[in-house]
Amino acid sequence: MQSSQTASGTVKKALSVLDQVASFERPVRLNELVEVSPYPKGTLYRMLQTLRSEGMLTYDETKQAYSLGIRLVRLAHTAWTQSSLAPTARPILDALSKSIGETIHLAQLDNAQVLYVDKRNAQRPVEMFSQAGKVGPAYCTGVGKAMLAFLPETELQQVLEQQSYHRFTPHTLGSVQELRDELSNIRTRGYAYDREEHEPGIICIAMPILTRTKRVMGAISVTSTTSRTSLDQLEALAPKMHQAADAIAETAVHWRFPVEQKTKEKMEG
Amino acid sequence: MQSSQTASGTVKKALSVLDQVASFERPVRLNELVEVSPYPKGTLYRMLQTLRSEGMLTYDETKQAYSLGIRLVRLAHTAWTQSSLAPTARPILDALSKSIGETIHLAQLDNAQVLYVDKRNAQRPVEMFSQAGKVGPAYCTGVGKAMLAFLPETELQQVLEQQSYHRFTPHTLGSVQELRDELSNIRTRGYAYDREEHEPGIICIAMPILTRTKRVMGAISVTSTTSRTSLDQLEALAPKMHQAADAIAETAVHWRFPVEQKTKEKMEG
DNA sequence: CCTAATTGTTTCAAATAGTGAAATGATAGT
DNA sequence: ACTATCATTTCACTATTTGAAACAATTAGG
Repeated sequence: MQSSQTASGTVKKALSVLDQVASFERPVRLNELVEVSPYPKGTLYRMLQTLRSEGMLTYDETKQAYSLGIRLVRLAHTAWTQSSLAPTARPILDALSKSIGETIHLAQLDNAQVLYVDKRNAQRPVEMFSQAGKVGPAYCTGVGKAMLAFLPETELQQVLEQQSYHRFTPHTLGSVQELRDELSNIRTRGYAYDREEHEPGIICIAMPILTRTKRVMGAISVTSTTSRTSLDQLEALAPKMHQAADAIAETAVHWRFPVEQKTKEKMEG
Repeated sequence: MQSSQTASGTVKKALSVLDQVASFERPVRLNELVEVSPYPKGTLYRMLQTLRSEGMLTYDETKQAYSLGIRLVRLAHTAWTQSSLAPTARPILDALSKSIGETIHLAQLDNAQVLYVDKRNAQRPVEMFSQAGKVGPAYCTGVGKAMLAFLPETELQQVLEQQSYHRFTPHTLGSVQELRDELSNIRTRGYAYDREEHEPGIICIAMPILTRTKRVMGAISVTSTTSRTSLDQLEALAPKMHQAADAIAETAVHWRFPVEQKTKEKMEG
């Protein structure tokens, strides 16, 4: 599962070290890293120093431990603004949230995983990276299935192979075949459900965000609990969600492909 | 103020390219990059390929343009969780927000700039561009000045030199001497004001977050507009903010220096 | 206070990965 | 079809990275 074994290039290597540090989800010491890293101590040490001096890692002197640095947060803000649907979708999500009043997620596919890029909580206001930035499995979440269903076969094939199937609940789809059947249903229905497939008691309805040419851009979902709501009740939200999804796609296309900008004027020193 | 000129190491170089891409704040083409980059085309090209294949950049084929990739968002989520005050401060900010009802920011210093790591909106939201991950100047924002005021002289000196002083409004402090005087006042007063120094009509009161040993961890601020509130009214919030700042510092120290974890169990293949 | 053990840091010749000027493709405009 | 503009590849040259092992610093135990 490691994508970092054959790290030939230096940059690749550095990023794999970053990932390694991230995977600990707590400050980590050099020797701990050595044990799980394919690189020898000296190499790792120098790499950590470089990353640290670049602000990609922070170093806690008293504990002699490295964590991911806040320079990443800064970069991610730009990434989030540039490459995610979140900024364009924001007003639309706000409106949807107001109208529906349940927890809403906006997700995109990132490397066979679901990446949540925005969220509206039932009550609380905007939480940025608290939820945005989180990843989850594609095959057993509403947003994940909604996106998979509309992926071209070749891409779908790849993504399905990369899933590490795990039975989170009794309702989790256990085989690729089951999943494919489900995806087929989703395609005809137009949207997906999560019937407690990821977490017990949690259900959701998820609507893909598609361009006019049916390319998958992302998905939105409305989540609730079995104790509060039934799937039928959620289904009633489908039209509103469909409308929101279309609006997001529409806005995003205009935003990402604005009228040809004249870049005639070169900026000279 | 490029910090990337003397990029000797490959990693350093790669990161400077990332920054370069980020600075455009829109998808950017190779040739545009060439014009502002110290590296020749071939080198840049290969670097972009590497970064792209690593998911740090996304590439829009139709426009032949690079943007920051969503892998950054994923990494940043961990960084935000690990290295920012935001997660620990969250409940405290929530409470403060509820009690005050104005826009609240939580910021930290990142490389001589102010980095906003969390935010609570006012009930009637003030239209302002500031979100988690956003950066701003340290010398003319409330949170910035609050932190600078309690920096040790050596560090302060460095940071002051790195500011690129710009007169955003008629109230912006224009010289290092003015700023130093202001910082001195802040030190005795215990907190900082922003008197429309960054944006016209926007004022704020900012409280530093200090450890018991007076090391600067960050700052919180309450923002309002001149049309709604006066500085005197904001000043009334100082005690509450002080309390919150102390609470955050307290919690953070406990959180960042937890009791020694046993890591005895090695994970073996 | 000393010794042993652990972890962090530096060294240096060898190996490799990165460089960049210039040639080659690809594409859009006239 | 011709030209201009940009992206991509080439290749001899160079500088950076490598990693085993020595060294230093810190911690734990007696």
